[in-house]
Amino acid sequence: MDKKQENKKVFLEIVNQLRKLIKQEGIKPGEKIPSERVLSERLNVGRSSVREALRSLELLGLIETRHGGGTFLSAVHSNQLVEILASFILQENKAVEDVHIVRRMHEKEAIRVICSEQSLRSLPVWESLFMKLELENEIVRDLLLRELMIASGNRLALKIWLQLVAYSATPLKKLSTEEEKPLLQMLIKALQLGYEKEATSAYENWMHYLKNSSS
Amino acid sequence: MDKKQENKKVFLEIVNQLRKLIKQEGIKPGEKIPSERVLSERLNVGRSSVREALRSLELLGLIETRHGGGTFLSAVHSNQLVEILASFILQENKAVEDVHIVRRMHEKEAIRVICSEQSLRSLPVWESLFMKLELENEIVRDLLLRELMIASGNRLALKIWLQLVAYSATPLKKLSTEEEKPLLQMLIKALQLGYEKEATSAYENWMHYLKNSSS
DNA sequence: GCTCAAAAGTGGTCTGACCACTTTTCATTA
DNA sequence: TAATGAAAAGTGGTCAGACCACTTTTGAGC
Repeated sequence: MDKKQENKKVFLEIVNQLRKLIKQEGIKPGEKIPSERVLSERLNVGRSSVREALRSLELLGLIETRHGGGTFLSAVHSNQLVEILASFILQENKAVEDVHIVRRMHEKEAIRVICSEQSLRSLPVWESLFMKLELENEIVRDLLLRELMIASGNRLALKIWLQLVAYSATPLKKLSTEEEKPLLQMLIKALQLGYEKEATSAYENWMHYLKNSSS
Repeated sequence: MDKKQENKKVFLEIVNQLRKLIKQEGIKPGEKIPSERVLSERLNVGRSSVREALRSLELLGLIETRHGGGTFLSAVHSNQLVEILASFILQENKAVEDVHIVRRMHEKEAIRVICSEQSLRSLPVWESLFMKLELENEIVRDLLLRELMIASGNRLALKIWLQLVAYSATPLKKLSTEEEKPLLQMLIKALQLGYEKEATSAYENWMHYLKNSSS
């Protein structure tokens, strides 16, 4: 009666059956799993259903398929992935503060990377932002952070950061004040000169200012 | 000729086509996407292929399907995160290096956080690890990193980190050597004393050693 | 024993069919 | 006219069969 609950998604049931079967047979990572036709017969389902389940597992990186060769348990990844993804989705309670922290961590690290590399420090975008800040009193704020993340050159970090931004409550939408401007200019200048310590310090001051001014 | 590279996984191509189509049509989360038969026709592929792609997306939580009703973009905003991670995991050959970099960034930040907080520095786990390292020559390596991430107290960072670990190539599976031990002890000691600079420095030396010793 | 072409095995894709369920349509009825 | 509800259309769920492309195994001929 209590197990009728999860009877909905059939192709998920096949995934479970598959996992069970793999455990029973003692199939180790890197080894071959039964062919689609065999699975279809053993599980009493159509081959297309088996394939739907297999493709899902493949997208998760749990199995590898070789055209004409067979299907193999992936050697690298463990199936912890699924649990992590799931728990990620189900959570979102007190995460707001954590998101901010991780976001700032990424931003600070980007600053460090840029400072440590001549070619990144001398990108024209910094001078451009500096100018824009001085002439028009535009909202350079978000733009600068974005450029920082892009310039640091790590695409994974950038993607994670973009997600964090999407999650952030971003209560910092006001126009730049006269007080904020010098903080930003200091950050950019330190960045261009490669003064890591000063840059990160300026960044922290900036963040501290934003935090206090929004309250 | 250069675009033949990614011609391998066709059902992944369908996933991309789908994403493109969703963007073109401006389909928002919660809204309905074209039926399987329509997609099959518009993308010039069989319905079963469309289904394989859809089931993958469903397993990732990106879409929801209602029997007889249709297929809908998932309304939960957190699913974008899943998409990013998933799409990243799949293609992107040179992603391995990025994963390592981001992973180390998280670890270094954890060290900084711990150093800056008395209560975290004095956790008994550090002394315990230090002892374990001296007596048994156990593989404290992964354990230490794990404890670092846990102790730093950011659950989001921890989950991201776990994710990264799962996808790290982790070629560092050898037993701890006599050379590695002092590096680790130095890190732990600096950590306990709150010497941030020394701790991060020890961490970087350690990572440098691991990198070189595995080749 | 070796070589290599044929056969068998396997994943990749498409088509058509049927079922179960939901949504829409629209003629009947109150 | 408005409400009802059964029929029709639309849609996902599943299966079976047929090819194709590719890999692995087999075994006949050398």
